[in-house]
Amino acid sequence: MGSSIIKAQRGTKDILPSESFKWSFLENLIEKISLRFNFKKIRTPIFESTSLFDRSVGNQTDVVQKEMYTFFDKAKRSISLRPEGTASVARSVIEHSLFKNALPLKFFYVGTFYRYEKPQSGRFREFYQFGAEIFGSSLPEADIELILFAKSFFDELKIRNLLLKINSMGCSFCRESYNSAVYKYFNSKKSKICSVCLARLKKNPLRILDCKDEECRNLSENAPSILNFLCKSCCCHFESVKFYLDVLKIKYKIDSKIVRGLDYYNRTVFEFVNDEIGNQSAVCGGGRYDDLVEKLGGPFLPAIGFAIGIERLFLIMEKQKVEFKNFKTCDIYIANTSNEVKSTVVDLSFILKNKTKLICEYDILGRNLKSQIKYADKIKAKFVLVIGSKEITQGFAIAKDMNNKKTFNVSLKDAFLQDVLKIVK
RNA sequence: GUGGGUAUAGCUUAGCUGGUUAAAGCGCCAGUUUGUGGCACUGGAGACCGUCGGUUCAAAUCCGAUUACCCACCCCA
Repeated sequence: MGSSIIKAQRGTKDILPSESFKWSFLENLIEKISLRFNFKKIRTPIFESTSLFDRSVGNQTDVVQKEMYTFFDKAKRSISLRPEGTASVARSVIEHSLFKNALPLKFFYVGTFYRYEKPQSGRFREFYQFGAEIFGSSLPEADIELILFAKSFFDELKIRNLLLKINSMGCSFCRESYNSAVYKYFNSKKSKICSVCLARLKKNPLRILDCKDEECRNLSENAPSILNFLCKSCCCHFESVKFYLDVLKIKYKIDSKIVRGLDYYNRTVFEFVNDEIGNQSAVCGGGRYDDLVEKLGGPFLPAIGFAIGIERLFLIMEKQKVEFKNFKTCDIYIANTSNEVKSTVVDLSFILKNKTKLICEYDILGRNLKSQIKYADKIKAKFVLVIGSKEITQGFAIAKDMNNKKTFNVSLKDAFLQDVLKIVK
């Protein structure tokens, strides 16, 4: 292969026919479950004004600061490829005053997202997410509806070993006092934390809780928990969420160290994690963002959402050997014995394509009969119908079942469709 | 952005203590008498060994750089 050929860009990849059926399968399933939970699909543009993400995801976050594909268009507008979905959906809700419709709004989306990161297992520069959002309810029932939606999706796929982790980040009031408590705690142990965390201390002390460094981790064990700093109503909200999960017998683990890196989250945050796929173990992440819509210039509209990383989902499915239904290959292959009958073959196959749902193939490479049948076998055709001038004069041909070699007469006249449909079920 | 590993036909790999036409399996194509596949057999096409540079009489094999891929950190889904 020449070195001058153009390749797919770093962190992106082609989904080839040998894989694409899995994606179609998943997308169909997403539509199906969404319908069941009455979430409606929303499609938003792949690029947005950079300021949308600055103001929602937060201009201090890693996602915005160093991972966005940002560029100026020809009119010198700053544009960014969407790094996540919630901001765009919120923007759309505001722009079209969707909040004036009957609440709640329940939306889902599937699409590509872009982050300029170094690729590794379960992480790409162009990746797919399936996400869902509920707008208009601040009640814990909305949290539950959303978590159940995600869970049903995983259940439908028969995915095992998913752990639901939940936490509450409180509201801006709780968080302020918590932040200073964490700062105080680590500040007093400055000499023990790693150099990265030393930097975090000033910028975002909560991040230290995520550090993988052993010393930091030990210290984090005894760090103050956000859950001890929740105000009364945040505490109530969290208790209700847990209550519902208990009632529904959904197992979960409280993990006060889940700290979502996007600025808009408050109160309930959650993750579904699987420990079989390396270190990108979070296959689904989400949480409440009650203040985002207002912050973007809309009315106060509490909301909650999640996003599922499709590539990571595939990683788990592969590990767990979850099966996909593959597409049908070919129902009937119509072989010819000579050039003179080709037009009949094309004609008959055209009739099948138009009048039935059968998949019908015939030779377009000029192969001899034997090679045609070999090819039919290769593409797993269920039946082969051989047509020659003899068959045309006698008005019928013989179809062979490729699995058991049984043969059937098939009329080449009026009863053609009837005969074919009878043998191919 | 930081670190580690890898880079040979479409795919999976062998060769890598430097030396004639780079090897195998799978896949692909064709054939094994007469109009019928899966098996077996025979043959064929297909890589200039990621790229650039260096060492050498001689490099896929040694050295350097670069790019890409994989993995981990960071962050996230």
